[in-house]
Amino acid sequence: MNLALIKEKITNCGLKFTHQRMVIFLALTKSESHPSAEQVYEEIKGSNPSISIATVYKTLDSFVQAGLLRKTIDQNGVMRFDSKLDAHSHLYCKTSHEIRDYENEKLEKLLQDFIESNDFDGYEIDEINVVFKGHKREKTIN
Amino acid sequence: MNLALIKEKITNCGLKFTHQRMVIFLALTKSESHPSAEQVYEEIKGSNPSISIATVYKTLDSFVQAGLLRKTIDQNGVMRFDSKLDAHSHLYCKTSHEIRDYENEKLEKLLQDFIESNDFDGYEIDEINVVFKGHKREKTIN
DNA sequence: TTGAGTGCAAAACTTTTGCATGGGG
DNA sequence: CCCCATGCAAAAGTTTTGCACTCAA
Repeated sequence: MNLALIKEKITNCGLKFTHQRMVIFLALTKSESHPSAEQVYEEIKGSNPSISIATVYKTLDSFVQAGLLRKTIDQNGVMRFDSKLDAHSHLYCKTSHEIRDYENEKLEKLLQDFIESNDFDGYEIDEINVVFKGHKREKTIN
Repeated sequence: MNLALIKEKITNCGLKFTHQRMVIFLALTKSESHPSAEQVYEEIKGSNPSISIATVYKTLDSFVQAGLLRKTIDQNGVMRFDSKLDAHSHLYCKTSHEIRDYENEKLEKLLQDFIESNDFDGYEIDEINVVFKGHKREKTIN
């Protein structure tokens, strides 16, 4: 994603465009692993030594409020951020705590149909979270 | 659930039977709301004033390790415990943070079939988490 | 008797908050 | 210029840990 487009995304939702927001957003779009706030901080502080972890938290929260990112909580209770906005599920490795996207149109359609054709006992469902949990198979050498 | 059965469950998995474990397990089986460690603690300390929150955490963890309970993490990053062990999904109210069981055999079968007939890119899936998130509809007075 | 379980307090860890300073529109 | 955003440090909230004591088997 180019920088002009990122600037547009940030300003379009009423947020001021700052250097910190740029690098944080960039880090998110580049990452495949749904990083935590700490991981974003580690990623960017090399080139932005004065940036504060509090700013990272506040900025990620602003982005989530603005709908630019999604937030989930992993098995360890740590917030993880996802720049992919369309309906998709996740794979979670219980060993490495890595989170990866799992994209399967049939599954998403199945789930959407399920929501539309079922009653949820007084709940207005606006989101569904599906996480397949397990262990990444070691690449066996044999 | 009667007390003898609880004792049996606890001892059967190699754990010593103690008063604390009894009351903690009992609190879990009585609760419908997937309580946090703190909530379990609040629930039981009236009748067990000397019990420690650390014991609650350690005990809940032992039960999870032993397979007597399941653990999930809610939207706030707080550990929540579930004494229901068969496959089921959850409803989460974003307002109250209440977690409720959502039991639907068709859905569970659908998911199981999906896991068995799909590839997960090197992941050995042994668990699936489905959470329907939304808001509990207010009971309208009109 | 003896090692697993408990209770207490301190520590660890993640996230939030308050406030003074800085910078974008 | 005016606020919104930032950085720092302190605080808050949850969970873990270390260690001495207790008690179930």
